[in-house]
Amino acid sequence: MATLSEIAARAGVSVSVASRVLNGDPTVRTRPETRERVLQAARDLDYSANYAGRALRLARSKALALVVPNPSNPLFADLLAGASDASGECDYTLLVGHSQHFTEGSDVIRRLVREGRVDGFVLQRTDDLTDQALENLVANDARIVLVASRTPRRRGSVILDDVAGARLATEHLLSLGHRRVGLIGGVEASDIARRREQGYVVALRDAGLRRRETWVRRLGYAPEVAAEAATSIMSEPSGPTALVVANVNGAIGALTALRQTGVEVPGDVSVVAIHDQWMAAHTWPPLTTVKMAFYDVGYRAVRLLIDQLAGAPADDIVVGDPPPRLVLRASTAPPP
Amino acid sequence: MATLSEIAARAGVSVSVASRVLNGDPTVRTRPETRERVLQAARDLDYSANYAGRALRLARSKALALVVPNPSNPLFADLLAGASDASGECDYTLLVGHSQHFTEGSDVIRRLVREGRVDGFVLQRTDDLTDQALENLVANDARIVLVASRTPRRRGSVILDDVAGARLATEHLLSLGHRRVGLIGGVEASDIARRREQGYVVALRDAGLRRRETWVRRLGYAPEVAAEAATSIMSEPSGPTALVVANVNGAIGALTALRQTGVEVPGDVSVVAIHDQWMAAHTWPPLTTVKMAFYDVGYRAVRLLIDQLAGAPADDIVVGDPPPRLVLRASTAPPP
DNA sequence: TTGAAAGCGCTAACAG
DNA sequence: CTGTTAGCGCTTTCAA
Repeated sequence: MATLSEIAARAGVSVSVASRVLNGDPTVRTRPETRERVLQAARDLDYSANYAGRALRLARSKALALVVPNPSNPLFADLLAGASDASGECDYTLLVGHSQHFTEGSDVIRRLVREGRVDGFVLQRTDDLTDQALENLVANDARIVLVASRTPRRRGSVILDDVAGARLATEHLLSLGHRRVGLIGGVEASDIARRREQGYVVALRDAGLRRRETWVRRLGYAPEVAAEAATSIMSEPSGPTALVVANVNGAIGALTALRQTGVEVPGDVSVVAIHDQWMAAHTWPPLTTVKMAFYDVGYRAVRLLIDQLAGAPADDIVVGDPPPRLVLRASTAPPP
Repeated sequence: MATLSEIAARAGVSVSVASRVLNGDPTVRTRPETRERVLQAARDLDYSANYAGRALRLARSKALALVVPNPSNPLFADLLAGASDASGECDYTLLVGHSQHFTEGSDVIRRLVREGRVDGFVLQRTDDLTDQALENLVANDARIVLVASRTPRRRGSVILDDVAGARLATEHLLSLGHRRVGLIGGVEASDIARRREQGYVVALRDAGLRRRETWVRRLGYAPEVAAEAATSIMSEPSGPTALVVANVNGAIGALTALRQTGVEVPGDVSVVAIHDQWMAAHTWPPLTTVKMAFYDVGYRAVRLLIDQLAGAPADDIVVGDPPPRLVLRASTAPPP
């Protein structure tokens, strides 16, 4: 691995000139031929700047971490792609982290930043990461942007227009003629879950309807949990004819539970989910969803983080463009 | 962020003593009280060793990259967990990389190692990464271990017992009474796909049967592609009564295609897939699979890589323990 | 237009 | 048992 001084020697210049040329330092004025000699030497020796040397000198690593509860969730494919593209454009390296158990996870995170391996984080909170734990992280000098989650003390976040998404899902059901629409939502503690419920409520209200507590469950997004919620709602004496499920993975679980309990979809009950992923086309029936622009969340979160590293103030963004889009498949139909 | 010299000053010792105590250098012999003073100072100042300084000095980063075609594939959850556990145990940081387009991807990889950001890679080849491209990577000083893929010039790999897995899947079908068993396999260029086909052939042979080319497709693991293969096989004049699908994601696609063409599973045809993932329990019918120990692949790959970094010779491992295990769900039944 | 030199934080060889 | 010191590769101020 060639070093800078080898390049300099080969080009017959000092290391400082070599450094400035290779970094495209705009304030430097070198003779074109000197410049060319340096460039040529770098090419000849296939030079890459040593990362540790640079990081040590500059006291920043030019690396960012994207930390999500479970990177193998297909939903994150888009988020990752967006974050990755943005990082690349800004010449940052993106590391993907994971934190099954967040209490332990946060320590890994803390280390990552304290040791200087990364300059900042894009983090998706899990519902069990308390505001306090988050504050501790931030207090620890961590530059951080939250995605698909927020904290009361706003300090950088990018979320989707969950209200619009849930509203669109609900309106779709309403337009099909449903009047008894239930909600399988996220946990109450979640800001995002509350926003989705709000969209649901707004759509109902605009149709002259009201939320009915017996048709609402707030247990979370895990497939098994949503499955339980679906079974429970449908066993109500007079249950809904349609269900908004606040997350596509939950909806997949719900579909299975409904079938197992002999409830036909969409014959007996229609189901629409928020968020889209490839599996939704392979459930039975294929699942109608509201696709949200997760790519853009990843992209903008990284840009925001980099801006903040450069001194910009923390900002809280709601990505409303492109807007949520209905992906019509076969799990919704007019009421029986 | 406290530095080593701050710790040393606070403890009233030199940096070298502080360094050695903090690193648990076994050759150092310090007075217990000196030692304790250093430890206390580190606690007081909440010290973490700066990563760049250490990496520069030691010329290694103590970081590893796990690079897979698409980290959001649920199949990789186990692989990641295993790799992550092994890294943690050895005090390495694990970075997850991704490479949608490998030709570009390999450049990212090259940079990662050339810049010294990571000491080595655990890499899953995509089928379109040529042996030559791989050699280039390795030639570039990259310490690398392949997972779920290999290269003719063996230089470190960990794979599953694909032969046993495919054999188990096929035998399950055979034991149900099927005599006409087809295969939806991977692409021919893939070593792993060949091994799975071999398991299939061995099981057939042991039952006195022979592979029949009209019942075999070798198009790859993508859901759409396997879907096409399924439709095509079942439209053969006298088609099989059972199908081994060499990958669970492909099987999910196949199930959808079969249903769309009016083929009943398992009524008309049984389906068993290799590998397991949560979604398999949520297809219709729930998919019978052969679960393979992907966790162990991740775990052993990282250990192997770390051993190699320490000078051990490259090794090629087949993980046969725990053995493949049949997960019986509802997509298989006796032939019609 | 170019070069010399300091120093980022750390480890380890060597000296006391 | 502990301290001094060189130097990893890089950027940048300052001087020429």
